[in-house]
Amino acid sequence: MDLTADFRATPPPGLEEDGTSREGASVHQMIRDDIIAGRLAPNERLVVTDLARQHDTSTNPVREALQLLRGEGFVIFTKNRGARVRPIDQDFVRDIYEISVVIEPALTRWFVTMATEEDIAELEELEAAIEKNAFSDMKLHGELDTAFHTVMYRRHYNRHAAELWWRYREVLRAVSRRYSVTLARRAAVIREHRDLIDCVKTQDADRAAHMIAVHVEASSRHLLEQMRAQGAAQAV
Amino acid sequence: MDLTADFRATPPPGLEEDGTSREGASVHQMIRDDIIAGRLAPNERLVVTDLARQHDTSTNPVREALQLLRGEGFVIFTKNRGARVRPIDQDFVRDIYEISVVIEPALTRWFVTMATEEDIAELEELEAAIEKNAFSDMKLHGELDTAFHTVMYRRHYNRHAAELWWRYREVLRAVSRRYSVTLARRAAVIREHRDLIDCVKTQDADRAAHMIAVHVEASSRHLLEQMRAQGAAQAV
DNA sequence: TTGGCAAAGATCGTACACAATTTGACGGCG
DNA sequence: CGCCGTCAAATTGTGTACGATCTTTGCCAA
Repeated sequence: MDLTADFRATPPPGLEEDGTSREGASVHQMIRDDIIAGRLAPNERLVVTDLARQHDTSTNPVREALQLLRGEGFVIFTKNRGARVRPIDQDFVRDIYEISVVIEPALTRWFVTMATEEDIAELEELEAAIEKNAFSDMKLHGELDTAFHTVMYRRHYNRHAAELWWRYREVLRAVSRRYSVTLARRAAVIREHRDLIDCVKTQDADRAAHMIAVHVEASSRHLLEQMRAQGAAQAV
Repeated sequence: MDLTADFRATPPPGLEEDGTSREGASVHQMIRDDIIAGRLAPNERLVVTDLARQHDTSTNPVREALQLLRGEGFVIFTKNRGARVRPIDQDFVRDIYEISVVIEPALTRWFVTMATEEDIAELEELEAAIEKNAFSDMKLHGELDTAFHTVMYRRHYNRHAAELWWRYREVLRAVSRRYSVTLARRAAVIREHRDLIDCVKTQDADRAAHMIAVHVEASSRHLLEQMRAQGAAQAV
């Protein structure tokens, strides 16, 4: 069966999805996707008139989109010199991973105390789908992995923290998709997920928080290592 | 002597201060200050034409400022229905305190390993100024207390985390200024600061991280208690 | 009282004018 | 001959005014 449609990586409920107009995807979303997907080079100048032509709209929507992206941290403004793309480089990835490492355990600890049987069943379904996919379709894996974590955080009372996590997650998912996963890491991911589910079942909140910290930390090391490797290869 | 001028609560270096134009304070800053100072009521509608008149400018700068504030999380947009003020209520304060509680220890742990003699001297000066002020001028206290933490985080390599902390700090400082500090909390703040400085001196990073977590946690409890008390009083 | 319709108001998109910066060439100077 | 300062034109950021579309509100009639 195809789980893709059922377990899309949708934002946790309560997060107003965008809010600007435009049919389908807003200018804001498209530019942001271009940035985190790497289609816009780091530090590249974002010229409003060009972007307006490109998304065939006027300058005003583009300007507002850029301001929104500034608030979200994806573009950098200099007075009277316009906007530039914030580089999604190793430093940036490391920074947001470090924040995730401290936020996710807190969210997870709460989840363990509030998890229902349905939640656990959903986690196991997702984990089964992840193992079935076996990292063959990286896009699907990213969706499933994100969905796995979303199940845990979607009902957390701290909407602000959940929103923050989601924003970082989107970036990391987009970046991860550009790299392959080592065999060692593949095995580790599955092991860590299973351990985590066990912690939830046995209601061991402390261990679950520790597990998720290890999990995120390991993901960070792996992705940064991949980025470094490719960077070194490009440098030659 | 007057330390106010020397130890202003300035943002950590590297954070581009604003970036939009306008002489002195930008529309963005003014609206944001109005929100976190409570001059704009929670959920109040932000009508662009009104705001444009109020800050005597055109609608376009206001629209961009609102988008920026949306990205920063201070206003909420609904499609074709404009912007509303995000309520800076107990839930919001609790949310950002909870995030601070997990971020600040990480920043502090790094600081302990990197602190210089000058840093420690600066911390002690600030602490002396805080104790000299003795909570008499709440605005000054807020500035000094923020400066105290800024000394620790200003050189951290994770600019993203530092920026996040600073954004939350500005909100909490503005909210705190509206409430008084109990005698018990005054004594505790001074004790916690002194303990923290001791940890830095003795290079005990783990204890310092624990101390700052306790410190932030206690601040959170105190402020939320004050807010709850005033809310109860108003409800009568 | 309620349902619908019309008018008013606000948001969103378009076009345009002004100001600042950048870029290129030109001429003087070493 | 080459380098550097200066100036002007082009490009781009920033602010203003206006029209279209949607929401809201108030009135009127059933």
